[in-house]
Amino acid sequence: MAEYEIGSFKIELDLTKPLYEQVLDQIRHAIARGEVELGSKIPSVRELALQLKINPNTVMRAYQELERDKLCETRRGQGTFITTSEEKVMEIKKSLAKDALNVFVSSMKDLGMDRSSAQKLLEEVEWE
Amino acid sequence: MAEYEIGSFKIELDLTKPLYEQVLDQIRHAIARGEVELGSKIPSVRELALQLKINPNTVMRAYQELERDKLCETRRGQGTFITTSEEKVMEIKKSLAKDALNVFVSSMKDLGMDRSSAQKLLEEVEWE
Amino acid sequence: MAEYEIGSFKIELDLTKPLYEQVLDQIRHAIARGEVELGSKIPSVRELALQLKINPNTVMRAYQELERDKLCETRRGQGTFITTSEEKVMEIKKSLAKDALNVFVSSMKDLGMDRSSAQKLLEEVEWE
Amino acid sequence: MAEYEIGSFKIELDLTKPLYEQVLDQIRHAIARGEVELGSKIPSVRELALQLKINPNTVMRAYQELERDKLCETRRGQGTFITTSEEKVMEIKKSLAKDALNVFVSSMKDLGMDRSSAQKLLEEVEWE
DNA sequence: GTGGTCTAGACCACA
DNA sequence: GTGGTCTAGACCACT
Repeated sequence: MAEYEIGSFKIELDLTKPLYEQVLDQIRHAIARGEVELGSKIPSVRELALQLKINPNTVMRAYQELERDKLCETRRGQGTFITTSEEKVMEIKKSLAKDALNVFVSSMKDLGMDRSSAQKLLEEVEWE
Repeated sequence: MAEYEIGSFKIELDLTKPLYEQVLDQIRHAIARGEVELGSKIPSVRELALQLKINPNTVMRAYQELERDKLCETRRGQGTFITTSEEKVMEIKKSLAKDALNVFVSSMKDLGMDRSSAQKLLEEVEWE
Repeated sequence: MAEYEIGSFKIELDLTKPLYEQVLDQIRHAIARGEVELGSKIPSVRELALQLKINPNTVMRAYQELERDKLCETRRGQGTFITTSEEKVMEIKKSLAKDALNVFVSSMKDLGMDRSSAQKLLEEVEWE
Repeated sequence: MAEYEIGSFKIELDLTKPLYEQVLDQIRHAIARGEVELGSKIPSVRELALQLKINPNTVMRAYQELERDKLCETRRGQGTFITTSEEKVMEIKKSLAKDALNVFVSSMKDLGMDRSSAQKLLEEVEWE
């Protein structure tokens, strides 16, 4: 487990998921949480790879997915920048929340539990 | 996407997860939901493989994981049987529910949402 | 788990070992413990199979191994009899004890433990 | 019977047990004995398969069981690594010793022997 | 190059 | 007939 503060967001790595997905996820979540300034520059592929001590290909793959989702924009010769679109951020936040909710709900259903059981679990779980 | 009614549980297959894991998961959930009779025989490795049109080794791998979790018992020359332990079933149900809850909660936290936001989402989501 | 009192010895079955081996082992150990009268008749293959609710082939296989070890003798038309040889019994007892000891010692060595560590374990283990 | 020195542990194969179990057992015991450096990389699936002249799947099965027991960690694209947890190693050592002891004790009981007889056997057995 | 999944098919042990 | 082991070889995901 490693932890890094990169530009304005920090990245923790574990071993249970693909690296590129972790990098991707953490940047995405940092944006959704509003922790990175819109329009700001993020580290170059090489720079981030160096700091995380991982392969540049791995970082690149994460950046490419971010770009596909329109969360980043690459400008030739200048670097990679977070989107300036407030809407895009809200959209991604809603989308990530919805995905998580759907996974949870379908798991509950798979276990034959109803909404109120799920609510009870959520009420009782330790949050922080 | 294929769907099968096997003995007392049905199995759907998609392509996003390993086959053996899907078979495993669906049997596990069927047990947790109490849809399979404790102590009952489940289809033989070859039979289920035939019906799902997958390789017997793939089915066996699922069965072996079930056995490791003590959810099944296999008797060479006789077949594979669901555990008779009511406790084991409750245990697995709790464990699966807890896993799902934890994933959900940590996603919510990653998005910077608090418990009440999560509760609101859960309240509003379409359930059935 | 089933338990049966057969002739002069009782047989417990579990599911972790081949059935024939369990039957074999338990008769062999009963002889070694001196719990069966030398020269006495043991149940026929069919009779024991019926009582244990297992396949006669399974019982037969156990009896065949007993005969191979000269612990039993089959007399045509009369049935199967425990050996009358006191020596044979001592021999089998020593042999079984030695086997168990060897397995234990080699396990201890595989773990890099010396004799005194093994002795300590044996001293401290709950016996009854 | 074949014997190999692989990285820092050697592996002997016989024919009385499943191959994957032998590979598994020997690595497990090597870890328990403290003969492999914690955190170190073990041979790749393919490499070990080549040296032992067995199928890669067979090696993988052993590695996967090690991982389930948290004795190894596998990182896709990088290799398989011994756990860094000192505790885990002690735990596995104790567990293996306990298993061996239990087997021995129950065999002794099955033969009608008491603790002191067992101790006598252990005292007299040739150790090295 | 690494590990992971899946297949097809052989052969064995057990009931 | 059942489950269990092993092989050979394909194809995929990740670094």
